[in-house]
Amino acid sequence: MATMNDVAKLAGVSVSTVSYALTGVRPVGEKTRARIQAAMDQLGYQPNAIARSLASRRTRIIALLFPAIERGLSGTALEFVTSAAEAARERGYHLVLWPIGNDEVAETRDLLQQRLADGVLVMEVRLDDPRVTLLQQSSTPFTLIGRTAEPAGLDHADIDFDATVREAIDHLVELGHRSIAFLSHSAASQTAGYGPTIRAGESFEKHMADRNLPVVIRHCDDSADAGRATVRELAASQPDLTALVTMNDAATFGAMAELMAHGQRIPEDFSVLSIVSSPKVGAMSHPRLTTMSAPGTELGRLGVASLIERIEGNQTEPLHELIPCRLDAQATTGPGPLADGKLPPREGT
Amino acid sequence: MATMNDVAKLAGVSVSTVSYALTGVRPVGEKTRARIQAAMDQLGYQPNAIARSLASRRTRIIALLFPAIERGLSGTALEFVTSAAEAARERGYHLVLWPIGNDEVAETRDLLQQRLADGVLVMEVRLDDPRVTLLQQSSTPFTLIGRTAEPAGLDHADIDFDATVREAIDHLVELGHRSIAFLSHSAASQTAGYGPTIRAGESFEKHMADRNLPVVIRHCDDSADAGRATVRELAASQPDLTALVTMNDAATFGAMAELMAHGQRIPEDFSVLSIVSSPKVGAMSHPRLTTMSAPGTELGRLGVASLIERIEGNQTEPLHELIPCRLDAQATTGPGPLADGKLPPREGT
DNA sequence: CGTAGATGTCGAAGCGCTTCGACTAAGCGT
DNA sequence: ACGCTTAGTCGAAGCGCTTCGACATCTACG
Repeated sequence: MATMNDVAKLAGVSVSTVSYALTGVRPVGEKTRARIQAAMDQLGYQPNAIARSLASRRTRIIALLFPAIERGLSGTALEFVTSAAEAARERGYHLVLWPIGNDEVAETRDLLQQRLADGVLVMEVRLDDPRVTLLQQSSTPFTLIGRTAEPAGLDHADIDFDATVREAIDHLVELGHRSIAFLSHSAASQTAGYGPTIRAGESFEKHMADRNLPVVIRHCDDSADAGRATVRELAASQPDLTALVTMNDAATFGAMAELMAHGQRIPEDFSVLSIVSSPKVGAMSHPRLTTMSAPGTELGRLGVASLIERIEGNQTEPLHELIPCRLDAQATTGPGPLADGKLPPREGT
Repeated sequence: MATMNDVAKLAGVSVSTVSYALTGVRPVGEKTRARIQAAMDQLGYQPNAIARSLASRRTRIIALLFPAIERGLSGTALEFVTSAAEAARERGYHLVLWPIGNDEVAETRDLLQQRLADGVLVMEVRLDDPRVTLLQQSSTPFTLIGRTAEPAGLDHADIDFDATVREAIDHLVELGHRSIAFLSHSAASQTAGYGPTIRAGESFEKHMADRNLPVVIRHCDDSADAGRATVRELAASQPDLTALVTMNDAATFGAMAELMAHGQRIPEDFSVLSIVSSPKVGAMSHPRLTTMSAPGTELGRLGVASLIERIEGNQTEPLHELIPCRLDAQATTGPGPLADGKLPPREGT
């Protein structure tokens, strides 16, 4: 394997000049640069990443801290990881995976101290997350995907649950729906302080109340059967319901099946809108689900970009980015009862 | 940040002794070791990963080569990546992600030459994969997840499509089914040389023929609508069909919906068995899908374990591991027409 | 009792790069 | 014509570790 020394000899210059030609830290004469380039081409030279890291005290590696995920986010999570890795690569960085639980603080600290990573991307951030405290004490730059309860001073990018829920409600209200329930993640996720569950729930409550509409929220385990059970319960307790906002893909499938089993036609009689989902999942149902898709790719790219800026010291303002889910209106949302000539839609077209 | 020098001074020994205490390469006296340990604890010392790598010429980093995945494997792929990262961490290795297309050979070569990774795990291997050729020429150890057309000399772990398909057929045949179709991935994946499509297709053909049963195979895009269309076509062309083996989650959901729309009760009239899937996906349907789940976790662990063995030089035999999918019999497979008192099941209970 | 082989420790030489200080040769304003 | 900045280059000193050779002790065995 060719080293910088080999290149230097072949080009008839010193190693430091080769280094400057490579990094651009100091100017290099045009002819010299050409000879160096030729030597590198001839030898097929690639700089040794490790040696470079040791000497420069910059590894160009960022770590992704992700608790092994049980929640059904899988599709989005993979998208996120992939896009983060791509964004890193575009900037000459590498992404390493650290599959460590939220509470394995000691392990995380040890890993940080090995100085393998210049910075850390934190996934699945809880409202109160011990890893964040650790990182604040360390000198390692970090960016949160998600956010703690008090994220003011911290770089973070998260789903804009509030805007997403508002848009979901708007979409249904414009279609004439007034009696809308929210089918969320499990009650356990709520008590565990899982950000999405809590933030989306609060937003749903607020935006429905703002419109003087009744607030109906159900927590539900992530399975089709749990979704069915919840719909059965709702059919009994909320007979005038005409639409469902869901944030739980597995339950959504069950819920739709159960609605149809109750003789509801979708979307003629009943609308379903799944948020923090994806068109891919939407395509798995029939009628094709109207979804609001999680911005996994955007979050990945943004988080990496911001983290690298911070590492390289070009960033002063903390990153506070909230990205709403994108609406992909398909076949499970349609005009509600008020649109059937009874009343005009409250807003819009 | 404490260095090994600090530890050595505090413990009153030389750095080399500290190094030996840490690596165990040479024996260290009991009392000395205790003093070193105490010094490390007191300083909160963690060895610098980069310096260690440079000196030892071993980075303890393995790279995961994965083409950005379009196919619907997402759930399994994430499982795979996670388990690979965990297995690596358990052995003191790090996993870095290299999101590079199958054909980006130059990029892959450059990355390899940077010597960041001691070894490479290759995902989404095609029957004829240029990356494999590249790796064979390089000196970097590698393990395939999947396999090429001629994988004899290469370390690889893959799904045992043959055993999986055979078990799927057995399961249905034992239940009394005789007319079984196979719903596979797209025709495009077949012509592109996508291993799973081709191997599963060949196995289905063989095992059905072995049982003197008709071979019905349909390729289908990965969406519910495509699945529905295929079922409509089958209803016309293969009216006596009583069971479906599927390898395409999105299409499976559509297929089931269409079957029910045709008045087929599942599993009373018609059985569906989804292979290379997962119980999690199975739980999204009602009735709950009988699945054969892809061994993502096992493949990840196995691939990493074998790769590390090879890196460390403890492995002589090439890894040739084929793991079948696990059957999780749920509610979409039931007795076929022959079990209705007409004929006894061909085998088993 | 002599000595071959462990055992235990140290100092020094790198690993392949970056970066600092120093130096020379131009180019510039005044 | 004078210093002064800038461009361009070099040599050497590390970055924080591992590993090699050397050496001093200690044990065991014929």
